[in-house]
Amino acid sequence: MKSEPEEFSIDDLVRQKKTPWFGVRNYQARNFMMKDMKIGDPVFFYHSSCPEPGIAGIAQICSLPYPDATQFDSKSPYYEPAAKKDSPRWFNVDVKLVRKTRLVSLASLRAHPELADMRILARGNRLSITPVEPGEWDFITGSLALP
DNA sequence: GCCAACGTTGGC
DNA sequence: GCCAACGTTGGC
Repeated sequence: MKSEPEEFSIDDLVRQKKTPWFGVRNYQARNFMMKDMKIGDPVFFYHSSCPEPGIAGIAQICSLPYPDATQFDSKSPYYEPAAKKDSPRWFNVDVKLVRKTRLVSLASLRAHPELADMRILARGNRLSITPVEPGEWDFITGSLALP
């Protein structure tokens, strides 16, 4: 799951322990949260659009999907005028900290042929949430010796 | 700041 | 339903 650290970083999650993953405004990413994520699933917390993009920590899904509150907030950058309380458009899950890790940079992810098929590394990928295959997870947490 | 890639919008 | 125009993402 990607986040811009200037908006919400792994250190913010260390302080808060838990956060709603608000602000997802892409249907594919939303559907990953609504259909594929299960409570207890582990996720990589990825820093994007920053000087050192890469995996910065590990978190865990800790709620079912529920309506994203920011879509109803006219002062929020994530405000969605078309969304109504009785027919929300955007949903989020809650995520809790497992641990902060050393930074596994985007460059180092790309350097490993074992990770060549990772969805997040695909050309032109802009999805803020992408699936990680079990083998990719094991390789990153094991061979890259996180943390 | 640039630009490739992709998603969304809206006229027809 | 098509598709051009536009907006956004995100690495560099």
